[in-house]
Amino acid sequence: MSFAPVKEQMDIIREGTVEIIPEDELVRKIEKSIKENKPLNIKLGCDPSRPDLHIGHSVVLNKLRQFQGLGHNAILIVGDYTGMIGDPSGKKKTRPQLTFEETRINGETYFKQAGKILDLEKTRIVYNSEWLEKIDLKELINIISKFTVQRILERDDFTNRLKDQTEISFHEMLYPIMQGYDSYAIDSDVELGGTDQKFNNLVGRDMQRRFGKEPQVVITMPLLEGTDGSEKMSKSLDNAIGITDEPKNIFGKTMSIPDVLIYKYFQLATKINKEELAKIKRDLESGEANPRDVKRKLGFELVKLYYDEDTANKTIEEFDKIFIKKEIPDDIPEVTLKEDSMKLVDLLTSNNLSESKTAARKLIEQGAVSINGQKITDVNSEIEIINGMVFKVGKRKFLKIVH
RNA sequence: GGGUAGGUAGCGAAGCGGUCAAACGCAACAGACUGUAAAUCUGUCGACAAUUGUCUUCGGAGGUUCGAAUCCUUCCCUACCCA
Repeated sequence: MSFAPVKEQMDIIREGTVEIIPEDELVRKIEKSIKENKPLNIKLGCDPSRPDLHIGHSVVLNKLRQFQGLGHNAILIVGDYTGMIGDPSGKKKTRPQLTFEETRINGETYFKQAGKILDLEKTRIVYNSEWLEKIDLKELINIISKFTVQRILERDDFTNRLKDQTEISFHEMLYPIMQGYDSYAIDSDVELGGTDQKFNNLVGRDMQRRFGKEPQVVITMPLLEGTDGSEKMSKSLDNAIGITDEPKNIFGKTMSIPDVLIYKYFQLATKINKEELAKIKRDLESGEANPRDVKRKLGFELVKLYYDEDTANKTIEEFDKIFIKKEIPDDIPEVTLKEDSMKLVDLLTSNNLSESKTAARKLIEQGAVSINGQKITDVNSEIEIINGMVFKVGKRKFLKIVH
């Protein structure tokens, strides 16, 4: 196997990163790898407590994929052991502790999804219980003795929490250490992560050094804002575009991101090449292009990435049909009704077009309900059921009746 | 171990005996508009019934009262301070 020249590799690696710590060390590692014809170990830790991947996760996975493309070893570490203890970092709520089986199942789900981005054939997957569960107390003392409390408390989360006087559980301090130990255990050369992982990953670097190994380089990637445009993308904030979402949702959600995020999404979440990326930037900045059209292309690229080009084209067509031409889409749910007539309110609630009768009433009052394009505003309407009639509620809900 | 402040709808946060299904903000939903499921504006936002009605909600369980999210008792939980 032969590697691309250093400069070429570095150009690819640098794209979109926030920091490479330290960059010259990475250059040296790559030089060495070329000289010895030996790939680098690229580590990425994944959290098995949340197996549903979204576009935000894809940022780091895309980078890992680029490393794979350059011929290096991708190593995914599933934090099953850490997951079993239950990661309390984050906010106030302690996360539910996972059982060993759960972490395994989630791990599987994770890979299946990550496989849409990575070349799994060439990805080494390891569980950190493999080495962490073998550590006994004596060994643990040895490990933590290499670190000082001050060093661990440097982490922003901890500093802030000390300042705010929010509690810090003892084992939370162990987290960076365990993660760092992973780097040591697999001889990581480079560790990827979001900017929020910077501290942890730097501990990995320390860990290796303290145990006499060559320290890893830490590469941080930006965190992608969710569809709301302000918070970091996350499933629990309901602002995430999941990579297993249906095509129409991937596209639709993409169309709902604020215009200012368009470029960032292109840069971090798609695979388009540098030239095109530069063009998009120019178009957006000069005002040449209508942001809507650029966003439309973004949605197209994302659907294409996680499905295929055909699906992407169809998705766009459907979207136009519904939202621009305001027509009825091709593929809508159908339901068979036996009744000859029904109260509109009941019909909507019993077919999931509204959550309750009260809600159905409100929708009707607000003019959100139409049958075959005819707006219905009478709350007490009794509807005669006719085969093939199409109900529309709000902008997105459709239902076809079979009688 | 001692002390203090709290637990209110999806979240954040008011209310502190009746006019409270509970202000306000965010999210969500709908409508108008548009460049789109952007932005902006307007409306809705416990359930059931229906033109002023009923029922279930303010950490849990009891109690006081004609009447409680609001007062009392007790229990559970959370945060902070002192040790």
